[in-house]
Amino acid sequence: MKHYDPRTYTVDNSVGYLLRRCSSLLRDDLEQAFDGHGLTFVQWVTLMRLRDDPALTAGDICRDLRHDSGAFTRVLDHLEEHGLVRRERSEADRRVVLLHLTAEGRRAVQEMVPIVVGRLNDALQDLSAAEIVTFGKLLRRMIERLESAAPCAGMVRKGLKP
Amino acid sequence: MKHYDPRTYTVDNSVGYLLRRCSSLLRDDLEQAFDGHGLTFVQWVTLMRLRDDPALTAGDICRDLRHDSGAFTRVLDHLEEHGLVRRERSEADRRVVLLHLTAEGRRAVQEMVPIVVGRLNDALQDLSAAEIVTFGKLLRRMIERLESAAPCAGMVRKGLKP
DNA sequence: CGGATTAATCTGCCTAGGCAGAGATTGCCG
DNA sequence: CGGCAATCTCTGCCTAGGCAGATTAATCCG
Repeated sequence: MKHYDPRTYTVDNSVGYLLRRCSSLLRDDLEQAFDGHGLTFVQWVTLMRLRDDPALTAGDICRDLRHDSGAFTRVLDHLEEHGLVRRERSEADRRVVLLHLTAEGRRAVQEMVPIVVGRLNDALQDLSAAEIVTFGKLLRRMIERLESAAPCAGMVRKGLKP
Repeated sequence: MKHYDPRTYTVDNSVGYLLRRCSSLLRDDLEQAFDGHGLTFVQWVTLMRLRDDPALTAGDICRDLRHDSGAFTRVLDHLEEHGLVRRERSEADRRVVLLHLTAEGRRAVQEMVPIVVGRLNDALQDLSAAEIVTFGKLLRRMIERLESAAPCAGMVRKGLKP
């Protein structure tokens, strides 16, 4: 099914452009909410991931958040330094570092949840519940397609142009 | 209308997370398409904007692409250096720099259109035409909401945490 | 007209993210 | 058992993006 035609394609009518704009606006909006709470967006999502699924590894979260593994090491350094996360070598596979939320980490992440949820609800205010469900389904289907096409599900290293 | 509840909110069920993931996957996919064509994604979108609307200013494009004005100066430096774009002081308002595609710039952008459109169509393959239209409408409504809430429509400078 | 305010772009500096490669560990297979 | 490839994390280095302030130009208003 060929939806877009090269002869009529413009930036304005592109779902790609809309996706980029929407996610960027939302991120900026959320990022504002973190001002004065001592967390960045990436730090917070990392803590959320660990809250919902304890004992994940650094690699798991990296793939999940589509974050560079090198950069992520430094995110973890910062979180550990501030006592929000504990690193622990896995006994089963000593290459792996298992991550755990500390009590303080759990407190920090929970403190932000209502704020983030509030902002998200605001952003979705003009959509009905049914529309939000549809929205999620469409996103999921597009994601699934992109992931199956991607060589290695998010661990590709991107080459930058000069 | 409160869709998400702080007590049941998880990363997985969040439209925010899906948006981020989807737009990031799509961008990586497109970025790959530019390999070997001497353009980055941002450079290409800039050229597209100029193709569809000649004589825009740097500020216009910045706001439109949600790009930092400082960083954008350097993008333009690069494009001008390679002869794809021409800067021209406006006579009406000499603070303003009007941007124009050169013939070479037009060629470069047009060369990429079919490739990008192909990738985008691939990514949307599992959605029907009607669904893609719906998708676009939902995105637009969310964007509109976020823009009306934002203090200054994309020109806010974000404070970063240490 | 003149001073103050606003607007648009550009420069300097810093940080987060991205890539390559090192180091350590495991799993595979002859 | 031994070597080789694969996996996972981390370090070093570089670049794009982000912020602040400087510069130039226009506009407002007395």
